[in-house]
Amino acid sequence: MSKKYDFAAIESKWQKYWEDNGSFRASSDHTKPKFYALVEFPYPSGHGMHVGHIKAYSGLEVVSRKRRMQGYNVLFPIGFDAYGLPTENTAIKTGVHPRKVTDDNIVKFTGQLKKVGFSFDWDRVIDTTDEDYYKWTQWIFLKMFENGLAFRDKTLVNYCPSCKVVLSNEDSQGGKCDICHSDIVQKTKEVWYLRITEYADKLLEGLETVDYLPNIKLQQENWIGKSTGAFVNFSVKEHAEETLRIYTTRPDTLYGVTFMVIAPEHPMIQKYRDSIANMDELDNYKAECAKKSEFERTQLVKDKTGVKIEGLTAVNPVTGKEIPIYISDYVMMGYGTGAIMAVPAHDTRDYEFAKKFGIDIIEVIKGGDISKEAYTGDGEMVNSDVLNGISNKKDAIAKMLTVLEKKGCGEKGVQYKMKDWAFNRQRYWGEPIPIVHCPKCGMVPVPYEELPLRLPPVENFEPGTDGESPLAKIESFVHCQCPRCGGNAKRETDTMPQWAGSSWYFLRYCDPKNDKAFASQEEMAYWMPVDWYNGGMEHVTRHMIYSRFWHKFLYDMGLVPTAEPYAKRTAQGLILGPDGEKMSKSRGNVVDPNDVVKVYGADVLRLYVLFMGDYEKAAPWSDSSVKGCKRFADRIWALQEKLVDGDSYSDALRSNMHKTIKKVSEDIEAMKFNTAIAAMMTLLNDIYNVGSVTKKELRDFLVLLYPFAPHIAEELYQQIGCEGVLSEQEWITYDEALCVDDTIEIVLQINGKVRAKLNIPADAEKETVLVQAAAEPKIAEALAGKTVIKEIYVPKKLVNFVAK
RNA sequence: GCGGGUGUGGUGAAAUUGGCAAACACGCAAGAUUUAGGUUCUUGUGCCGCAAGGUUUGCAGGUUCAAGUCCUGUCACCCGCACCA
Repeated sequence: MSKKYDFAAIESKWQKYWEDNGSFRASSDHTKPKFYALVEFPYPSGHGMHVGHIKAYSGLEVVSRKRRMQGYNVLFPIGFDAYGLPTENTAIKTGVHPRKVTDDNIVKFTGQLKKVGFSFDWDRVIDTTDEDYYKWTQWIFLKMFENGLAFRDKTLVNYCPSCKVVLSNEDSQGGKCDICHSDIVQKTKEVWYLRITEYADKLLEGLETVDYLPNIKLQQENWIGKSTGAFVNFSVKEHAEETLRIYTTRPDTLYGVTFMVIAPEHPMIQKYRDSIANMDELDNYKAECAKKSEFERTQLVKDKTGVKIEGLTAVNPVTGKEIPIYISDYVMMGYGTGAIMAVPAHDTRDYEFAKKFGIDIIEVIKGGDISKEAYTGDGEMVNSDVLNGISNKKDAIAKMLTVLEKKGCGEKGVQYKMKDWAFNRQRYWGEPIPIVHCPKCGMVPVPYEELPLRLPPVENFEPGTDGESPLAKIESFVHCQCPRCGGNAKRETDTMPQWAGSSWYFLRYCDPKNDKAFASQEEMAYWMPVDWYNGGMEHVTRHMIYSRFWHKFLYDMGLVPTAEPYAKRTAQGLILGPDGEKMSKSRGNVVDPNDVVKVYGADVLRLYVLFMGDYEKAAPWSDSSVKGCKRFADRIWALQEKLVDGDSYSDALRSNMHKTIKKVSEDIEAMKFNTAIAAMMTLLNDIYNVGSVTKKELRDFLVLLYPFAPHIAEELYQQIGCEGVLSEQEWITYDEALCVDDTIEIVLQINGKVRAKLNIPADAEKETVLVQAAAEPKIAEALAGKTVIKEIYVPKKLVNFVAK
């Protein structure tokens, strides 16, 4: 009976069985309760799967398998987010078409995922580069265009000279290209934007209705970066018609303003250049700033620079005081109005600037020593006329706002850090933007019935040196008739950014083959929202906010049934290399999951990635710990030799069985997979100590094991002659009353120190326990000659004698 | 600088409401089986000590009968944001 544990044969046997039987296909029976588990679909890179993918998918894999056993109709889909630069770069390098590269990689990934035995619904696979998919990406884009949320604007853009592509702010952080790490240069270009800022408040408010881990919510809040304050209009002495409008979060400090600062690019400078005496100096400064990379700007935080504008003077609207205006690169054109009122007494940046340029510093809030440093704390208002004596910041701000509004020189205002989403790339391997530029009609959408607007075949994927998309070189694609007037027109040749396809993929999974709509209302009404979404921390801001934005837009259009796409979101921690560093090819510390599957089997790989530590935390890979999981699997396999008849729990294992069922059931829900596995290991050790296992005990053990290591569990279930197949059985329940042992050990302490232990019946009375405890030789000895002041009794836990 | 998080054995880590610190696993040591082992099994393993016993959760205080857990201060590391007005 006890054959060798031939994991390779067992795993392929059951993978075939599940596939042949469609075991994990989501059912179309909408009367059953549903559970929609979503994991971030992979980018099918040429490197194949990473152990990080395995960990990312194993979490909800366990939950999904358990849910099916609990009677849920489970949707656990997978797909491929396949547009993007790495594939295109491979194509440029090798000359192989990105379509072919993508298809090959998808085949590779699919094979690898299946070998791990994930219970994905393979009938619903999505490929974002499939024309039946990107047709709807384009369709949603056109809806946004119709509603004014997609627009073009001329701006300074971040341009990567190496990738020859315009990047979003997020893709060019630190002045480096996110893809090739070259230095970014600034360039003026007309680009596409999605007006995500219009949804800033909705995205923020929606967070109150969802169950995301607290740090995920916080990151999203910070990314949106809402601040409330006031806009204040300062007049300009030399030009009565002009107002210098600023944004501040601290209108209460208006009496402490001693100068103004505007960004070097502020339009006011050009407007009044004729009346500015030191225009040369200003131009020079501006040129200096433009040369600095973003990196240099942040490095020079401490050393403030700037130039006073000779010929423009601001007038404080509440005091009437005349104050100088400076330009400085510590004020950004991209936030607020590009101009600030400076209150050196209570802002560290303004303080540094004032010190350097010898400007007055006026204290308006008591509590600090402004001769030493700026005071940013709270306190009583001084030197502030009507505000004097107010000590509450909120009250002072409210009062100032009413003053400003009465005078008509300012009002309450709100600002966000979040910018509109730069939504185009000058690249080939992306969704074509379905817009036609007509000399007569302007921008005209491609008619819906003509979607998908297909990517034309191309010979050369190299982007043009002018930063244009390779599509611009294809005459047959570019030249077209205007859908509105029929005249000659040109197509938009930019494509959508990588984030587009993943912004709505969870909707397509609900109804992936629909050719009438991106998904039917009926299917979405049943499946949405996603019940549980798990993925990496690196996607909790951009991808999640982008997709929530698309979803909220569709909701406002009445096209999706829920205001939020994801009811719950968690995130797994990274798997680090054995050296504790982030895995990377250059470090040479990458672990290939295929190797692990080959040597130890998929079940062991699955067990290990969940056992290695707290699921949400980063943990280094350890080859020898993998062996520990292999040993666990081997010992489970060898249980067959300990099998005895019996369709109930033995006395020796009864409470252990119930305790373990409880522990594993609860830990899975809390994503504490490591302790769930530890509990099963403990039970296994207990079985070995007892020396035999009844069929009922082993069967139930296999049910617990199944979500984690389904192949070995299925095989043993069959080997020991149980009915049917394990994947179709019900999850098991426990009896709380049977989780307790008959006798328990309690700890006896004197003054908080453990002196002895005592075995008592679980239902022993307090009085009995105290008497027995005091009678314990060690306790009696230690208490001799002392007076017991207090006796603490914690039922089922301990007795503590406080003695003097 | 701001925000969040983490500090526990040689290692990865456990530890409801404060209630036996170190579960589970790795590693290591000794032994058994195995003439070879990426085999299996047994025993031991926080630290000091022959032992009785003492002592231990980054550091310093505090609250409590009792603190890894609560409070105050402090140090280190990690992640996010960053001249955001």
